[in-house]
Amino acid sequence: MRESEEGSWFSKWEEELPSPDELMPLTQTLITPDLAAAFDIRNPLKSTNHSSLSPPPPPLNSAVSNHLQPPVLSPHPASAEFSDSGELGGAGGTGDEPARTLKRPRLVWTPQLHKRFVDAVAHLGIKNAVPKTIMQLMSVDGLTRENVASHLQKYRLYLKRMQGLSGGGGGAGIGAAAAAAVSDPATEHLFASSPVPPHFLRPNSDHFLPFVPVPTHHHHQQMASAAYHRPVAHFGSAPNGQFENPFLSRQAAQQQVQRMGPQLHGHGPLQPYVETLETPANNGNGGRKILTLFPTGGD
DNA sequence: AATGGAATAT
DNA sequence: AATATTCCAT
Repeated sequence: MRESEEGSWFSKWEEELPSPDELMPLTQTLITPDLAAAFDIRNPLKSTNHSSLSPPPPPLNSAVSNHLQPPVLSPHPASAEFSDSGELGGAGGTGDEPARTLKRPRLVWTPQLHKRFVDAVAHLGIKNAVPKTIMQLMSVDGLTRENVASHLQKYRLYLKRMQGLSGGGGGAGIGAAAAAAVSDPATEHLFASSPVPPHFLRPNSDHFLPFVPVPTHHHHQQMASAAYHRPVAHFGSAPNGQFENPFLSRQAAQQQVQRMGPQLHGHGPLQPYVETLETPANNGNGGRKILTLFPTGGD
C-alpha cells in the first residue's frame, strides 16, 4: 500500500463512480420533513413546478450560526439574567409566510408554557378565553391557534374533573389540584403543575378580572419579544423530567396585535420564549421531532 | 371565510 | 397520554 500504483486506484475509483442519474437527490433525501419544517426549509425539488427559483429571501434560519439583532431591550438590565427571546418558528410562524406546506413538530407543553397558558386564560376570563385570544395573549411566536385549542380542550376537561371532585365543598378550591392528584394518579401531570385560578373552578360564578384592559390603543404597541437569543440556559429542568436539547433558537417577529375591542391586552407581553427542538432518539416513538417552546422569565 | 369546540386520529 | 386533525355548527 505504498504509492506504488497511484494512477491505478484513481482511475478505477473514477470508473466506479455512479452516474448522475443513479444518484439520489440529496437535497431531499437527507432532510426529514420535520427538520425541514423546523428550519423553514423549502424543498426546491419537491415542488410540482420546480422551475423558477424564487427562494424565500427573508430571514432565514441561520439556526446554527445564530446571530441576532439587538432587540429593544427595555430597561431591564437588572434581572436580565436570561433574556432569551424566542419564538418558535416552525414552518409558518417566523414571518416566513410560505413554506407552510410542511408538517411542523409536535408542540410540547412544558410547565412554563402551560403556566403562560393558564395566566392568559385567567386574565381573559373564561368568556374570552378562546383559542385565538389566548394565543394572542400568550404571544409565543409559532404557537398556533390549533395548538392552543387542543390544549384548551384538554384543560377544560381537567377543570371539569376538578370541579367534580372539589365542587361541593367549601373552601378548598385551591387544594383541588392536590386532592385530585392524590386521588387520581393519572391526574398528577402537567395541569397540576400550575395553580388553577380559583374562579375557574366555579362553573357558576361569573368571572371578574382583577384589572381592566386597556380600551383605546395608545401609540405604543407593546412588542412582546424583541430578538435576543442566546444559546444558553437552564434547559432540561422540567419537573416532568423532560429534557430539552437546545438546538436552535429563532429570532422573533412579534405578530402584530390586532386591536380587537377591549377584550385582551390586559397585561404586557410576557417574556420571550425559546424554541427548542428535541431529537427523540430513534427510540420510543418513531423518530419524531419535538418542538418545545418555553419562557424564560415567566415563573 | 374565520372561529370555537367536540370528536377523532396519530 | 399528549397533541394533532377533522368535522361540524356558528
